[in-house]
Formats: sequence, C-alpha cells, structure tokens
Amino acid sequence: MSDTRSQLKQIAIEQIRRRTLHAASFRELGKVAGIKSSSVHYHFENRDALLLELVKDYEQDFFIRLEQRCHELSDPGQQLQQLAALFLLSQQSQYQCLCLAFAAAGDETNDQQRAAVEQFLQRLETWISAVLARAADHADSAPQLARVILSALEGALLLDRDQPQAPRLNAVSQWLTTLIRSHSDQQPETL
Amino acid sequence: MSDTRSQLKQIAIEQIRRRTLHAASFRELGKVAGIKSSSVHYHFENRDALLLELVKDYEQDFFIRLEQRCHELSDPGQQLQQLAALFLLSQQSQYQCLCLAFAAAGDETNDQQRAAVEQFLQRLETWISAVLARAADHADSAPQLARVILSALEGALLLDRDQPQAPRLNAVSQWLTTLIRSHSDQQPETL
DNA sequence: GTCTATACTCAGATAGAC
DNA sequence: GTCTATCTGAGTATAGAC
Repeated sequence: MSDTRSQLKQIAIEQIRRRTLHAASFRELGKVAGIKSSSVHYHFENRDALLLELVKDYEQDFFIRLEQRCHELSDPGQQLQQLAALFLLSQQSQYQCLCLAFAAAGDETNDQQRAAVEQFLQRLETWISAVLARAADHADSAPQLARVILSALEGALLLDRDQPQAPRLNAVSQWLTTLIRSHSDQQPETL
Repeated sequence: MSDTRSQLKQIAIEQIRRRTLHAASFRELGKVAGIKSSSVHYHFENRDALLLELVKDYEQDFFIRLEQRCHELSDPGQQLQQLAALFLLSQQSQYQCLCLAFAAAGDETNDQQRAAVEQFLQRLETWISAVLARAADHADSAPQLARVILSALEGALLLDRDQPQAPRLNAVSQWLTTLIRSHSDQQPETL
C-alpha cells in the first residue's frame, strides 16, 4: 500500500488537525516526509484529490472507532459518553475534528469536499439521533437534539483549542450525562 | 476617522467572516478597495496589528448590539433568544463569527490575537451565565450550561455554513427556548 | 495617500533527467 | 520514485518617487 503514500496522508491529517487545512501544502508534506514537493505529486494527482481522500478516510476511521467503543454497550447514555470520550481524547492530543477544519476553510475547499464533509456530519447526526431515540420518550425531538449535541461537541472542541483544561468540552460532556439521566429511568451510581 | 482606513477594516471583516482569515490579505483588501497593497501598509503597521484591531472592534460591536436588543427585556428567556437571534441573523447574511474564524486559524494567529479571542469568548460566557442565573434554580450549573450554550451556538453557526436552512442553528435556537421554559415558571404564549 | 519597483517567501503544478 | 529546474501566481513588507 505504498508506504510513502500513506505516510504522506498521515502527515497531511496531522497538519490539518493540528494546524489548518492551509498548512497541508505539498511543500510542507514533502518537507516533513523528507522528499520534494514534486515527488508528492507522484503520489497524488493534485492537492484537491488528496484532501477529498482524507475526508472519506476520516469518516471511515471515525465510525469504526466509535462502533468499537460502543460495541458491547447497550445503554444509550454510555454510548453517548463514548462519543464524548472520542472528542475529549482528540482534544487531549491537540487534534481538531478534520471535518470542522474543512468547514472553517470555506471556499478553500471545493464542492466535492464540502459534500463529503456534510455526509460525515449527517451520518454522525443520524447516529446520535438513533441513540437518543432508544433512550427515552423523546423520540420526536431526537433529530433536533442530535443537531444540538453535534454542534456543541464540535464547537467546544474548536473553542478549547489551546485550552489544556478543555472547559467547554468538559462542560458539554458533563451536560450529556445529565441529559440522559433525565431521559432514562436509571439512576447514576458514582459520578 | 480616515475613510479609507475604516473602509479597509470593513473589507477585512467581510473577507474573514465570509471566507477565512487567510482571505484577508493586504493584496485582497487593496484590490477590493481599489488601491495597491503597499498603500494598505500606510494605514496599518502590519497585518497582525490590523487583525488584532478587528477582534477588539468585534467584541465591542457585538456586545453593543446584544445590549441594545436586551435593553428593555427583563425576561431571561427572551434575552437568550436575542442572543440566538444575533447568531441566526449572522447565518442568514452568510457571516461566520469572527472569533471562531480566528480560533480555526490556529497558529496563523499570534498570542495577542488569541488572547483577544479568548477574552471575547469568556465575556460572552459570563453574559450567558448571568442570564441563566437569573432564570431559575440552576444558579450552580449556570457557568457550565453557559459553556454548553456558547459551544452549541458557535458550532452550529460554523456547521451551517452553506446551509440556507440552517438546520443546526435553528435546532439550537429552539432548544434554548425549551431550556428556559423548564427553568422558569412562565408559559410560552405564541412561538 | 498612493504609486512603482523590488526583495523575499510560499504555493500548485509540470517537464524531463536519473 | 525522486530529483532539479522552471513557470505562474500570491503573500508580507520596504524604499523612494509623486
């Protein structure tokens, strides 16, 4: 699977998530990988093609990890916490959400890339909504609440950039637990 | 107040909020204003100085508008709705939050600028928290809930970029009304 | 205040040698 | 696969003419 190629993709992801989309230039990728930018062009048709590939990979990887974590969990509240844990882990590693970085880049992305980002967001919204629907009597409001939760998680991750204590993301994570508690019957044991 | 200077600042704000921080280059500002980039340098020491000025202006303008809207409102629920309305208006005009654009720009900003952004965020958090504290019995959780609300509003605004229907931001706005309803005694009249 | 001219750097992309 | 060399265009910034 072409070692250099996948290495370049990994470097690109790091640049985007730790810095900005803009920072993932062919020159920079080459510099980090120890080759010239012209050699990077050998592995990818152009920059836009690479970026699109990254978004699609990201969606795959994200949901694989999410499902792995929720795999043997039946409680909706615990599943939501796993999602929050994924965001908290990301924050601790000083990683942004790749898709949010794309969203923030605005017209520096093309239509295909924007569509791929939107697909990721809607898939995650759908996932959250399905979890909520199983949690309580709020089956009607689940899609709406899912949008709020996604917005809060993504917003908090971005706002807590350079904030080691992650005050916003922790607040969101904590809020999620209270949300589920009021939606389901079970009592919390130890917090 | 130097017409050209304030015009350049206005153009810069538009570039950042409609596109990205990156799009607010001296060349671009000059092009839109009809002068050369070297002439832009006459009005601002350098780009970083301009950007810092913009963030400080933004904080001022934002809270002036917010206070104007809440001026003769005593109900906390209505005040929160005015905040949401500000975000919805922004979305309709296809404007991002300037501070979120800075946050997303990561290391393309300097320490001073990041500090100014963080100051804006904390001031808004404090404002929301104060409103919440007056709303109900949740005085303890007000600061935490304020962080969730701010994250949700900012996140939704960014996620709904290029989404004319603004599904996330509308969901957040609606969620805010239910929040207050359950926190206060009064019944909603007409939505 | 604005211009031209210039210096330097960075970006994407391609041609052709090895 | 990677290199050098090159083109084009964009960015910050400065010096000095008008």
